Amino acid sequence: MRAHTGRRRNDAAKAAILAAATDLLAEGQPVTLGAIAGRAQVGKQTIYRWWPSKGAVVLEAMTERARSLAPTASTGSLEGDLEAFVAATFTAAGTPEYAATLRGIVSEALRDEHAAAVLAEFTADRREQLYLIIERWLPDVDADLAVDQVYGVLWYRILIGHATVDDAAGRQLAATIAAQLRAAS
Amino acid sequence: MRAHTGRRRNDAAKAAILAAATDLLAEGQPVTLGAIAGRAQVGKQTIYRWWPSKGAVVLEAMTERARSLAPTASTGSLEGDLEAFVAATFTAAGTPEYAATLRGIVSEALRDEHAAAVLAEFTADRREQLYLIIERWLPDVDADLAVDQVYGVLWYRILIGHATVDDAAGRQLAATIAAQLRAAS
DNA sequence: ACTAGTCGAGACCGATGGTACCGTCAAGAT
DNA sequence: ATCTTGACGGTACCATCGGTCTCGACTAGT
Repeated sequence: MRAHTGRRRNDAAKAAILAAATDLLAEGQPVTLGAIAGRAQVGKQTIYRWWPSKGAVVLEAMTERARSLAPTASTGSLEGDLEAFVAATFTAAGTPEYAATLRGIVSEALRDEHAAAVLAEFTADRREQLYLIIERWLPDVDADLAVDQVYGVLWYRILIGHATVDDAAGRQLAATIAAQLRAAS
Repeated sequence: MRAHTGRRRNDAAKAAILAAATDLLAEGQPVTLGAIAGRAQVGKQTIYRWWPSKGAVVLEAMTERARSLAPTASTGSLEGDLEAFVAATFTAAGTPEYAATLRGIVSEALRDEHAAAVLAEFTADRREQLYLIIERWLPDVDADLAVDQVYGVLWYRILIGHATVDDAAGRQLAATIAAQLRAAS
């Protein structure tokens, strides 16, 4: 077994693929393998050297972007922290491009097991962040259901599209959940 | 302009197509046009005489089945009615076959605008039923957010698969939502 | 120099959603 | 009774998509 020989993988290629995928998602264009490879100036085989399936590519592209938003600075109260986090999340997720992206992610995850695994990991990470905020103020309360209520409303509204996902909705929901958690503690 | 001539449409064909689609969904097999047409002993063209796209077929098939569950008999209190309805909904939706069906529905809706329209109509109908239960006891409260919390948790958990959707979860959620509505009224 | 392994590019494959066309069949119009 | 209209089952066909295979070019370690 040799250590390693041959040409090394090009990180620039990986970055270009992810950038192409995010661009297509943001523009609402159909995210096909050919489109990604073409826009990234990359061979399709190169994509499969880095990811096991198309869904995995798309999900990693979006996960990378989504992780950036996570205001965890404390405002001095459970209510304040919760409102800040949920409102910021709703505001970001409610933009048309972002909502379209999230819908695309679910669409991929429902058809590709690799993508489903990445989506599960991504959502687990987001729930964990919210859970940490709650735990900071109410360490002994069972927050699983409350956390699912927050992200449930978010995803449900984005997928169905019957109600708005914006700052106001986030604040209202945060206040409701905070009161619910207070009552349960 | 003549009134109408020619052979009439065969409702048996429509029923056979819907039955084939539901069967495939329930069995977890890939729901392709060819599979539907083959199992229903029907030409593909006949499917397109009744529906505009594949997604619309699948959604109508599932909508038909889902509408059947709707216990609206009153138990004597908001808490009781809510618990009965939500628990029954969670129990039904949490079965593996049904959950797979719901995931399939979303998958279709995300790729087909006709299917999306049917899904929007279907979910609106379900929300309306829950809304009516709440309105019976608290006619003046704004229940939109509470309703979305219930169905949000349901869909979110089914799509991500990180937590169970069963009778116990439904009861816990119903109790929480009932308390929240009481506090808001 | 040699070798192994990545690179972009494109041909290729199987499956899928959807359309076109066929001969057949049923029912209202004449 | 015959004609006309349009749905029927079946099948060939098309474009597109995810994914695989192959190719010559390139590059870094042996």
